[in-house]
Amino acid sequence: MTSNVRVRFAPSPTGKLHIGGARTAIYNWAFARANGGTFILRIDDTDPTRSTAENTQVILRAMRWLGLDWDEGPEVGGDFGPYAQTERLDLYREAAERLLAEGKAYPCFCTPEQLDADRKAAQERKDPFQGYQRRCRNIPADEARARMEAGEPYTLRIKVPEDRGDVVIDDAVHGKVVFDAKELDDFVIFRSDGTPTYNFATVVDDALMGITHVIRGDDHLSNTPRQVMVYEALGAPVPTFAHISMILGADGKKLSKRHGATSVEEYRDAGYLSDAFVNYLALLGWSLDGETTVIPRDVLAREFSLERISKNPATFDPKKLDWMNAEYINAMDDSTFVDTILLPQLEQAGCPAVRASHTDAWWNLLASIVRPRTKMPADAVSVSAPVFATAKTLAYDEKSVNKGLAKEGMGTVLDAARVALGTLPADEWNAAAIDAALEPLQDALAMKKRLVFQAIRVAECGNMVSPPLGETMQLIGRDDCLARIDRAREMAL
RNA sequence: GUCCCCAUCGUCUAGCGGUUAGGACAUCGCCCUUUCAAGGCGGCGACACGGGUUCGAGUCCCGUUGGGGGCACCA
Repeated sequence: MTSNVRVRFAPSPTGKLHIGGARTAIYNWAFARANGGTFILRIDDTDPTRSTAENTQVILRAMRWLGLDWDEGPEVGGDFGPYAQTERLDLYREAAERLLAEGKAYPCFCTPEQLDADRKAAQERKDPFQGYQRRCRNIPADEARARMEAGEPYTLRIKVPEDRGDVVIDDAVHGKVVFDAKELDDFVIFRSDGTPTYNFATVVDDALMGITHVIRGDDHLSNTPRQVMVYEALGAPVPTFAHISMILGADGKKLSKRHGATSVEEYRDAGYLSDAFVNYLALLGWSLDGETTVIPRDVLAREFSLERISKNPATFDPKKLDWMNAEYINAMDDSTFVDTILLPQLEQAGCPAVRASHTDAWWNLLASIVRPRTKMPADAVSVSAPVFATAKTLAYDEKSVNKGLAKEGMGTVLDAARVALGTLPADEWNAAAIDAALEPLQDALAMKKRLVFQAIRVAECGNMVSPPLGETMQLIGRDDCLARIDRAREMAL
């Protein structure tokens, strides 16, 4: 199903892809997908001093990691290219020349100093309008041409119609927003160095690319009437705008470095799942029904709608992101968890274990006890550490030993456990049988169950905290379990 | 200075004139339990303030306060 909906995400490659940008990208992508439309990626690199090719690559990589596939744009092409603004300079020039020829734009010869002085003067006389004073608006055409040809530096300014009246933006999330055109100045559309300004280039691109819905940050709302002036001068249809609120840090201020990680790649590197990250970000300012929180990307791509975007600025909550991440991890089936979390993490941690070193059943059992204890992928390594250690290499936590093992009577516990477990034949070495063998010890020794198991736990896992003992011991294997008890016996009293 | 936006639990939100103001995260308690998780159950917790409109306002209007953004030859 295709429709005429065309949306774009147009990041500036002046840095990495930020959380806010990522959410804007997600909304654009989801809106396109939900409406059978086209999602376009465009690189807005009109600021050559701050844009780099490297940043562009970082952004593309982040987009791919987020799973936001674009239908037109860098690397995939499309019928409306090129998709980088620096490659579209001729298009902007053409558009500007047309506007100039039609009298909808005019050259301005004011120097920055002149402009500055005007602004100061406006401030001093408390003029409510402090924008451009339109000094060059009425220079006769032939005089203007002569000065241009004489090589006098000039910028091109848009001519805001005198009688334009109210500019009404019918925003998809804010409703009608009204601006008085009198507050708009004749802003610069082309700099004296021959490059277009953002407000001009963006509109030319959006018009040429047939963008139907502009979904972008709130910070552009005040610029929108200016852009509408350009659409109107160009004679192009004005798209539907949807201005989404910004993402704030915990202190209510705009999210920035001092709030911690702000770029998508930092979250990827920290181990967050793409699906969970997208889900969390989508929920930051949008809701499906106010109840559902786990919304897989396919549901998002089907159900996303502009009407359910919230107007409030949202505070980024890392805790909820963590919860979401754990939620996605916990929802994995055993083998998926093994393949996408456990094995990669083990490899990264330098653990020699590979898929082939154990049976599928063994891995699945391990997954079933490790997964609910895994909030972040890296946790899988520490949680399963006792399983991958041996009686020789197992590290004993000093505190745990002191508290659970090196106490009066614990030697007796280990001796009894050693005997009970020793009677279990190798082919009956499973969690249920191990638990059953250990169960009678508390009565036989007249000790608290808690203490009995604590001693065995420390002996087997080196720590008072571990996954369930029976399963863990099954995974460790009979011989090594017995060897661990022998080794621990020396530490017990 | 001026223009614009925003305002429901600590956080994300549902609500689109009549609700015991719902859900999620966080937090606290209980249950489960050999530890830690996971899971289950429950508690705490919000309509910024002041005026209107209306039989009735979280919901509509105005103002105040508080946040945020724009007003560049940045994007």
